[in-house]
Amino acid sequence: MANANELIDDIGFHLERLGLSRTSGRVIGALMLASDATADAPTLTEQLGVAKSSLSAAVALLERYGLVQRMPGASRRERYRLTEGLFESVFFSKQGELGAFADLAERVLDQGDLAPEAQARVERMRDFYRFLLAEYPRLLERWEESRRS
Amino acid sequence: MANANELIDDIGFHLERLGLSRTSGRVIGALMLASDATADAPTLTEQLGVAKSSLSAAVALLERYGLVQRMPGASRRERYRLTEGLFESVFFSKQGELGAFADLAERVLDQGDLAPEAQARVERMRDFYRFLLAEYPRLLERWEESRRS
DNA sequence: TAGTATGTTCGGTATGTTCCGAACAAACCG
DNA sequence: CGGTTTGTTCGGAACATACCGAACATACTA
Repeated sequence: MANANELIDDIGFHLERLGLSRTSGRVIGALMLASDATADAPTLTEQLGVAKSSLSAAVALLERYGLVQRMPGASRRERYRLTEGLFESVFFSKQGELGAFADLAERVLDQGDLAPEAQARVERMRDFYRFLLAEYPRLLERWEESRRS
Repeated sequence: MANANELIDDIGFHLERLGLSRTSGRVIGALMLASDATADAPTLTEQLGVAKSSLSAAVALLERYGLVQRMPGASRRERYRLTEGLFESVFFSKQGELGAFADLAERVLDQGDLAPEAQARVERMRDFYRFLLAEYPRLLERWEESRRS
């Protein structure tokens, strides 16, 4: 049985693929393993062995991405909570990227006078991303449904 | 109407999000706009204004990713071709990543003795990625079908 | 109010990545 | 064969980024 730190590092390492820094990923890992999905800053710096400045930057990033929230509280000591449905929101936030690619294709079609073959290629690219964009909500519905059962 | 170079840069810029280098992205862009989706190396270095060493590295990367193929030919001068169905294969190649996340969750469940709430959270993560993994082939089928009409 | 705890900002350092040009290897051509 | 074209490998420069520690600002507490 691995200790918590190894698991946290494992999670953090994998989360780098999503464009997070190592430290941000490890913060997510620590929160994942915490029973109530929360922790405060001093505990995290201690547990992860990072400077508080690094933690501050990491949490700021996670907050911008909507993956972690600051918990309102009376105390000066801040508490952070993992966003509910974290991985779902990470996945479905890629819709923006899909839209960007569809727009890119559209822009190329608008601005360029392409050879017919090239035009067909770009149209197919556009159609594919439009297709995905249309399918994502359906995917989400299906997931919600499968969770209920 | 924008000139081809601007379009290539636009495509290249967006393709960096998929983890490609700028130069690799611009190679894809140039091939996208070429009528037959091919080009040879000297033309590309000239058109993109990069050193041939950079082009060599970029093409090697694209080949490893399966996005570009070397065309068999008699001449020493190599010709590169965009892989058919490029964007589809880019998208569906993410299945590997989904699997990695499912495995990660499984590993955490196996190795850690978690608080019940944490365990539920990790199980949900695992189930979500398994769900996506199962849905992807279905998505592909639907796209194929929608293309036929 | 003085002192302590908490979090952010800033400058410097270490690390990794991308690109270029030079050196090299191999194929083609006169 | 000798010279040229083509592509790869290698070393180094430029750049970006993450992290740390110090300085700072603000809120709590005695």
